[in-house]
Amino acid sequence: MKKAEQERLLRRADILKALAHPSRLLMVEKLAEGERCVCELQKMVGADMSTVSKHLSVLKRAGLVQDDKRGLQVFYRLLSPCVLNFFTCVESVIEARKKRGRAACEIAK
Amino acid sequence: MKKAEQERLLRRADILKALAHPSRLLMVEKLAEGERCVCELQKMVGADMSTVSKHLSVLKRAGLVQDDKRGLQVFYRLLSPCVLNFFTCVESVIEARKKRGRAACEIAK
DNA sequence: TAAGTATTTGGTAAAATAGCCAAATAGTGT
DNA sequence: ACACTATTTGGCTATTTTACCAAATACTTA
Repeated sequence: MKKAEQERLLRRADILKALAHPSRLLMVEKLAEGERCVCELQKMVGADMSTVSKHLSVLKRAGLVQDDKRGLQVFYRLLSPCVLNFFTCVESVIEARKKRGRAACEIAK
Repeated sequence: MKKAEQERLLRRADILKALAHPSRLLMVEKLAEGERCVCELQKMVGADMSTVSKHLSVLKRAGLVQDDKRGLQVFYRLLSPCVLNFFTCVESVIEARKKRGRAACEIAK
């Protein structure tokens, strides 16, 4: 495999990795409704402030969100709403998996 | 946050995590063209056979691919082609990031 | 300037992931 | 049964990720 190809895959994987965490998924969902300050997101996620801040910096480094400091607070907003389309696909994978699970169960009887 | 909500996020994150690796991304791309046996995928990825096999089991456990043993070989196929749509979005995130990078560079001058 | 609030950063420990090798398993042909 | 090939599994180490706490920073208001 060529080096350029390798890097292309790595960049893509990094963005998916940034999304691949329950707390970060929740924040992305919430940010889809509009910008939120870190303190609001922290309440929603229910983790330590520093933990939430680090999760946000992961999303930011991936280029998925943008931050905007206003006074004491920092507001984050979603830069790429297209990621929301992932969720429908992901749900369909989960549904199909369930269906196969049930079918396998029937056969096992 | 409720427990059901927590689990929903966890299930979604697990599927994204399964995709979030360069080798697994490559395999998904290749499988989009049609089924492939492990040995073919191994050549494409260029890693140890056992490593490739484990990556495939991650994709399988996530419900993204299905395996089918025929003789000595095991053929894998993509179960959810909708994940291919992720790539366009991911590319757009990368492009937007580049563009912002260039703009920041201009300002810095 | 001092005190208070919101956020980030640094440090650290625990857990998850990734890679390779060697060994086990499964199917084929002799 | 034996040798041969394709794949998976187990074991190990190195790396990465995650979460929390404590300390640093940034901004506001008294």
